[in-house]
Amino acid sequence: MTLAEKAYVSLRKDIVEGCFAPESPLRLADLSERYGMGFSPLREALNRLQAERLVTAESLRGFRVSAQSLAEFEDALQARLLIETEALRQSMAKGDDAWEASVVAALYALRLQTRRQGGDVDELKLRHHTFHRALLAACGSDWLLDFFERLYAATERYRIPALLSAGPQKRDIDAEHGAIADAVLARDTPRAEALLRDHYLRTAEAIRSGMAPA
Amino acid sequence: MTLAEKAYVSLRKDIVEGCFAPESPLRLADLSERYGMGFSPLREALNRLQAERLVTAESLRGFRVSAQSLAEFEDALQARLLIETEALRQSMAKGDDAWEASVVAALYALRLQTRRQGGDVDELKLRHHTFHRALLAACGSDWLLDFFERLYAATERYRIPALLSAGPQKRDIDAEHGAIADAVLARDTPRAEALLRDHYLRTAEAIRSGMAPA
DNA sequence: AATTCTATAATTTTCGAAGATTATTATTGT
DNA sequence: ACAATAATAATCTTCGAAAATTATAGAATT
Repeated sequence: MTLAEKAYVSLRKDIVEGCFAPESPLRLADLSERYGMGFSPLREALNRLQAERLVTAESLRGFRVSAQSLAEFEDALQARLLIETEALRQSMAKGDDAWEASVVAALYALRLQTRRQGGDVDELKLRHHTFHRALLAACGSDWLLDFFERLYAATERYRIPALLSAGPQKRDIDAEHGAIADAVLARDTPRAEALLRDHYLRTAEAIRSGMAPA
Repeated sequence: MTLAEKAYVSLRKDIVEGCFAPESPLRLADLSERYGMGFSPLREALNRLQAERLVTAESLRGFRVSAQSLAEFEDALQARLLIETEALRQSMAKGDDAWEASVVAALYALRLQTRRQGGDVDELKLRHHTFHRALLAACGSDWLLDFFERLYAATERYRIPALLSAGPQKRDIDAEHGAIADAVLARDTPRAEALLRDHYLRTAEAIRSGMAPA
């Protein structure tokens, strides 16, 4: 793996996880020290992230972490619902036994981690992402999966602060995931879509309530 | 405008227009001579284009123009229909007078160019793009517009070869655009969607028939 | 003749410095 | 004191060379 690739992975992770505040400048000298590499690989990574809308660039003024706002989040949420319901529909229409098995496996692994007290939160986020991608993986469309990844990263930035300041968890998220998986495996498309939709709308509600109206 | 931005614009244009064959390697020494700049700005542009899926990169083996295939095209087409019908619906629901005026203006400018004998084909492509974007511009979703731009570029690569080898034009494309604009301005959502859909499906048919099944 | 090994060449990737631009501070004048 | 200007510093951008890797060609071996 080249330095530019490492820079991309590290920067992306740190931005999505909120290590840098939104709109804060990403100065090359700082990044160079933080990640232990020269300017070139960092600039390449920043350019990739710019195309993904995680950072913004202004000519001769460098890069910044993209801004966050409630409007931006609502936009990403709506786009997610559009993309994911369609991808889920197609995935359920086309998925084979191996796909079903991967959904079961992802759900199982996710549950193990949610129930593990004091478990690694990074691992939990990874397994959550894996489960949601597994649901859509058989849709057969590279473009839809690409958009899913973009939107997942964009909304993850909002989800994480909400998770950390999570008050009394009124939701049984394991149960929600389980219900979605059940409907998916039963090939009950309308129910699966409705459950997935509810799942996201509830998360959105939690994020809205925990977010200052910017 | 920085050199890296110029490199991005030039490279993107040349790739979309097919100046480089699909899968052909994009060697830095060649590009450096072609565009008259050093490696750094070129690599930055290539990284951005990689994130847009117009080029692919392999560690330590450089960049290539993305491959083309019928399957890829069909995938992009389906994604386009999903994104654009939704964006059109919202645009028609939210668009104000200024938006309507911009649609009329874009259609007018497009017609002028299609009727101009021996006109600049670059200008025609630009106005075509402008018209289709104008239709969606009022949708209010940055994400949907972003996806539209991605998919437009991805499918443009297929459309251009088909246009050049255009046989007897059985279609009256001006009329198709006009009909779409009429339905849009009349706020007849179902009709507008159907017409836009037909418009793309006809273009797709033309491309399929002009393309070796890869 | 085919295969492995070696030497060479071509290419990508990275660094460090120079050039160019923007931001900040100091200075001057009113 | 305030505004405008100049000097300074900080930062981004670009280049050219060095380092690292991959591809190619030729020689040696089986």
